Amino acid sequence: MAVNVSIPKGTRDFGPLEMRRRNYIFDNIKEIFNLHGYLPIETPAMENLSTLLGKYGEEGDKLLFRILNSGDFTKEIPKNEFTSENLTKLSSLMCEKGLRYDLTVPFARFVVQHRNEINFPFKRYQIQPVWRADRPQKGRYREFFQCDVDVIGSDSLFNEYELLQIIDKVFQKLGINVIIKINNRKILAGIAARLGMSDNLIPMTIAIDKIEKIGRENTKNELLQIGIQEADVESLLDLISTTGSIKDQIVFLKKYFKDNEIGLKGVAELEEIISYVEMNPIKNKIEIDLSLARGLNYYTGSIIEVKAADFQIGSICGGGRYDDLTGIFGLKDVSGVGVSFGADRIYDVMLGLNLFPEFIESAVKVLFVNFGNDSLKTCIALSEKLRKNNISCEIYPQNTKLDKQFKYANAKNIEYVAIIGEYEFQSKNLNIKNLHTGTQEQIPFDEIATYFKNR
RNA sequence: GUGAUUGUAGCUCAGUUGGUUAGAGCGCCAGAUUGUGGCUCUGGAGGUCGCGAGUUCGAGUCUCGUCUUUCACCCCA
Repeated sequence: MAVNVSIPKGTRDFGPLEMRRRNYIFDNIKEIFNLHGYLPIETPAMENLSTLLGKYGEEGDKLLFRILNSGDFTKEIPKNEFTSENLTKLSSLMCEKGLRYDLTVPFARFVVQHRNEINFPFKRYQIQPVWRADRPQKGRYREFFQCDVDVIGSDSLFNEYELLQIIDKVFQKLGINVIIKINNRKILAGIAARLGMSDNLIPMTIAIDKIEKIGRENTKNELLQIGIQEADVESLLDLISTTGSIKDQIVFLKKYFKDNEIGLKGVAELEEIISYVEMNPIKNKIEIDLSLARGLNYYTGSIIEVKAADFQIGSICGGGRYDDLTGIFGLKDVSGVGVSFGADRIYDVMLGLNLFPEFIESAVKVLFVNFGNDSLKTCIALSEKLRKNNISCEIYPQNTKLDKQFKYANAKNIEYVAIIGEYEFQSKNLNIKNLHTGTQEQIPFDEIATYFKNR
């Protein structure tokens, strides 16, 4: 037996069937992106660490994969500094590059670096893997794919509306019923301000974001720990749990924020987005969820998150607006908004709900049995004829027992086997067997393309 | 990073208080069937029991370490 081989923790191989399913997801997503005028870009797997560090918080820095410098990576380090006490400093001396952690920060770098070539507003999509040195668990990998779609250089809320349309269309196309949740950071900031908790906005949002997962009581405890008064906590929890129609919620929030400028701004933004949606309603359910916060610190306006309605798995798409993402790279006042589709989780949902179409199972329509010699020549000619008509087919590469060739077709889920043996060669008819039904037919050689055209 | 958990054939898993040569199902290969797959029957190949140390007359089984799997927390898609 061969030596034991394996792949790193949290990474995966994808076999042919898995790849066909994944490509089905990617192809559908790309198609919708293209229809809305978004253009593809790619960035390198590795970035300079200076680009990545400090963008995802302290926690994020720890989860970055770092790439050891080539050659003598110790040469910059004074001998007496080789201690585990200053790992941060050591690693910055030994590593200049790291694997990208998401697609948004590299995109910001891309925009700043190429600002003179870019036609703003810039609508781009990017489908690539990202890496996080997290400990793997359910639905969490160290290497996974993100499908980002962003528009940068336009602060119009029409962009938010368009992203909602894209989300709606993608999930309709894939057959997944979803609930689209929207909220606004400014509303959360307004709430924090009313509670006198503006300095604790981030911890507060992280806490209320968990209410659905850990329940009201646990959320209450976390909020109390932040230092919010008990009476305020109760009213906050009531507030974020409000349901009702979107219209009612907006009316209520306007009253709630009477004199609070930032809060009112947030409500006005929500209202504007909803007014666009009313011009061309989306099919999936959309709701305002005030408990929606999302972790990433760079969001400043709209926040969007999508959950599967019929499958328990966390969010399968999410994003929001960031007013100053490129600011950290020296390009001020460029607003962007975007969402990211979680391909790996979408895959799990579709597999769980059996939503992949049947054609994905079989990649090849016809297998020509190999009898060698003259028969093979005919097979080559006929197979090319099929391919010209866009029908996928293949010829078994060797003349072996029929049994073996049929088993190959069966295992590969090929629907038809074309047989040209001695009898068929003489009569110029090929014998076509349907492996699903077991029936066989004799077809003249020159009718092969028409025969398969609509099957 | 914290706390659990898993590891035996290609895959899914049995394996008794520690006791001869470690098993099953599925898959694979061959034959029954040299022009027909799936179904059936017969036979066969395939194992450093994750790795390393220890206890013991004797370890798949017990102890420790290490790696790996899965799960929860933190955080996140």
